[in-house]
Amino acid sequence: MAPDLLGLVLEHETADGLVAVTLSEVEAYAGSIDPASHSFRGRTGRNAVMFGPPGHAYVYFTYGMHFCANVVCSPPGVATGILLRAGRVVVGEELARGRRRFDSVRSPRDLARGPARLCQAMAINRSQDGEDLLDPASKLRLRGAVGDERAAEPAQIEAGPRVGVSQAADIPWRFWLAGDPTVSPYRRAVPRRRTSKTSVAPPVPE
DNA sequence: CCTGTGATTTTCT
DNA sequence: GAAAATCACAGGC
Repeated sequence: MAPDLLGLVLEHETADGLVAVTLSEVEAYAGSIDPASHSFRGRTGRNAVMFGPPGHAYVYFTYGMHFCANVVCSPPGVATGILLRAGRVVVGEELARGRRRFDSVRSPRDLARGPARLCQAMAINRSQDGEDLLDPASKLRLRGAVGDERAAEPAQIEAGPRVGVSQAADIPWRFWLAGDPTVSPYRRAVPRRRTSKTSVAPPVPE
């Protein structure tokens, strides 16, 4: 399932050219049984694609500035998604570098190291939401369909807790290629403090 | 290496 | 209104 995506190639063809990455890190989200999944509380306008057929892209916007991409991985009516967390750029490195907002990208390995970085490097946004990744005619597509010859040997795959989720944080549904430098560093979710402006806590008289 | 924190806006309660 | 499947940066080890 989720680990089968590791080693596959994701391509995005735009007017600027082609960027392709080899997937090195993914995370599974299990719909109605997973409190961390966007589809846990049912269908909404945002997550509608997850309830559709498998092999399509579910792209969402978060934290006020980032996009993240998933592959729908269940039959219509069941909403599971696999978050594409990281990859290694194998085609279009210069193009990918130019798309990154910050010029602090020091090495090629950082170009798509992290789900929002991956989308930035590949110019993925809400307009790719719902695109059929298994159709070779799509601009955004996966090369080597799931179920084809194994892309990565099972021995190369490691698993661990998911990154940045506040619910069900300890379920090991994150998978990556062992030793691959493009795998993102693990960070546990930290409880967000309110943005300093509207401080809710009045001074306690003492 | 690790930890904490500000940025910024869509989405849902 | 508040949270959010994140990132970049600063600072300590």
